[in-house]
Amino acid sequence: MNIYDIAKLSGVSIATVSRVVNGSEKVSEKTRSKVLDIIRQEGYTPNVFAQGLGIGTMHTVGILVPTISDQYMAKCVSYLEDQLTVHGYDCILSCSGFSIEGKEARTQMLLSKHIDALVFVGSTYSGSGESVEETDYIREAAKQAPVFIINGYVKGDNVFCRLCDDRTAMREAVGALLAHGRKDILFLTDSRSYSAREKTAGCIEALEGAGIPVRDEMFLHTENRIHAVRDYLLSINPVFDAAVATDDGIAIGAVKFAQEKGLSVPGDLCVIGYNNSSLAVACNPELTSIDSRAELLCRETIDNILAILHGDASIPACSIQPGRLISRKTTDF
Amino acid sequence: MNIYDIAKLSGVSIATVSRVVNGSEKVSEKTRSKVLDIIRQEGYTPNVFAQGLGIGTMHTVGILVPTISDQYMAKCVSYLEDQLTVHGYDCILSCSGFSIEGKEARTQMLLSKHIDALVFVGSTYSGSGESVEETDYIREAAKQAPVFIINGYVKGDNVFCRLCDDRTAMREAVGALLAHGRKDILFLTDSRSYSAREKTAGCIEALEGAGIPVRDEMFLHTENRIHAVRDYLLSINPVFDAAVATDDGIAIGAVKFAQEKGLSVPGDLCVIGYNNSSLAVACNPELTSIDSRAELLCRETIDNILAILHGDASIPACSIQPGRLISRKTTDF
DNA sequence: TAAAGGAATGTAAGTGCTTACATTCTCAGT
DNA sequence: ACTGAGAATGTAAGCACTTACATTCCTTTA
Repeated sequence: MNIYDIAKLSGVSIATVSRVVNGSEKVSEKTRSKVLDIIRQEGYTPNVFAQGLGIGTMHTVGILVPTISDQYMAKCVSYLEDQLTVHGYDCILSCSGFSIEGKEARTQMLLSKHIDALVFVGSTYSGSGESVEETDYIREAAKQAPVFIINGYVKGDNVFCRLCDDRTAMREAVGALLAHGRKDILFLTDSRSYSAREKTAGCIEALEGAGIPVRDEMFLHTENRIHAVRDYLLSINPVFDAAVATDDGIAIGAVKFAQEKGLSVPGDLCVIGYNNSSLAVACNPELTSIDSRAELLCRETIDNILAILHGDASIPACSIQPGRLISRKTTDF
Repeated sequence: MNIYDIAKLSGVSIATVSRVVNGSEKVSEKTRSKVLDIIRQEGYTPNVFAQGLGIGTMHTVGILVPTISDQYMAKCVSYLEDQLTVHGYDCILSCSGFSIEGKEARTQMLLSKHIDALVFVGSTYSGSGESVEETDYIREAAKQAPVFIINGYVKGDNVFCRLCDDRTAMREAVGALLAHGRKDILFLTDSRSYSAREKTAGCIEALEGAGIPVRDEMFLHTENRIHAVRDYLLSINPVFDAAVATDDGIAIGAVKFAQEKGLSVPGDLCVIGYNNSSLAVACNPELTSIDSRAELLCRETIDNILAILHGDASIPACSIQPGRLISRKTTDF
């Protein structure tokens, strides 16, 4: 069942059928309804390949994410997918893993599908210095389609970053801990992403602002699995009265460590997580966490994608939203 | 940069270039390497639309999921995506929501992309009776591409179901609670999916097996949000000494309820969740949960998809894997 | 050294659509 | 009734591939 069949059955030319299908104005009402009837009756769907061949696009946006088994990423993908669909775009999702090679390969795959835009979620960065060249593939990709990065930073033409101000959020969180009398802060992360670096920087700023010497032992690198974090802490047995983590899962590991050691939370140990996921509220005591505004960033991204695909060129290369501390029971403020 | 350019540059015909690109045997080594050099040098990638137009497929499988903000679904999608990519298939993901209309629309969208196979994850069912007609769209889809359903049941040609034996798992779990002296079981669910029905049936079987009268109040329908469940239970204040839920999030809501009421878990109240997600281990006390074998079902599905796409027709329409109770701290066994 | 036969390569006909341009229709204005 | 303009429709040329079939090129082998 192709456009020729429909044309024949409705007694018009394929051009007219095409016009009807694409909602062109230049068709008489009578013809339109006749063709539409036949189309419905025969259950005809245009062949996307042929359409794509003709016009070079498929009304599709690619979403590239390191993993979807992460609440933050899942939330973003979910929102992006939903809204893009509402606006008539289809999504191709790809989970790249965290390696550069994986990301490059998946980026290629997505580009080969002639997507109209490409969205990276998280974990991508080109900070100052050593890692810039690792993001060249993103600048390459941006030559073929506008690239949006949610919670990552890459500089380049046609590359748009939508960020949460993790540095400030973390500075303020650590500042609050210090202001409430905590002395030994432990910073826990599982990542070397742009966002993790910003958080680290924020923590250091707060420490320095309070005149506290910054020591290496205060910064721990772990997996993002609750029990792995707990066991790691048990094994090194650090002395600390407050912990901040770059993700809720890690923070809960610290809570579990405290419980294992018989420390009270938040009495002996304050804990602050990040991303305000459902884990935070599953935990007991419920976890104070920084909301990194996934939905807000995604909403902005969607608006921008639609604008740029509709020919609006005035999209800011970068925008930053403030994070938000959600106080629960693992802090005394 | 298209196949004609490459042909011209390498001094051969487009047919030969096509053969090289597709790894056909019928090309001399010399020609092959020459063409390959040019292709690499020019950075040529075949146009997927033109390829698709010619051969009618794009080496893509569609994945349809109600939502990805659910750990079970996310785990499945993650695994499917990863393995399919390893085997050279691309994935198109779509989140349909839970409504029939949403699912139908997304199914159409995916089919229009000429996918080689379609995978539904969860929430889909055609049980005995009233809901069969609602799955007609799946049988329609199966005429165009093999359909796999993970944790859902639909009968039809070219429809393959990969299930966890939720009924037995739930019967055994409730049986264990009864065997350990619990008398007032509360069953909590947020869904009317095939799998939720099976779990309900299993619970009823256990109750009947123990000669306990089955009362309506034992079966509660709630949202799947921890606080919503807790608040709901607080509002109706039911009397029970054990709860089983169709998802961990719901079960944790029951734990929170107990804590709010000053009940000890598992002393006064045993709780069993479902899906063994990371929430179970974030919870305190950690949640006993039934592992519904997402990865196993997905692995099987992948094997079957590959087999069927390679022409192997001997795929069983249905297969069932046993669930697995993971004992933690919300039960006394 | 020529004929045969298989390997390598080329030719051209699809594949289903979009769209610029050409043609035909319709009807208001004369 | 006749023009002419604008609306409606049709024609045909891409778009970038795959592949059946035709052709050419080597080897063998007698």
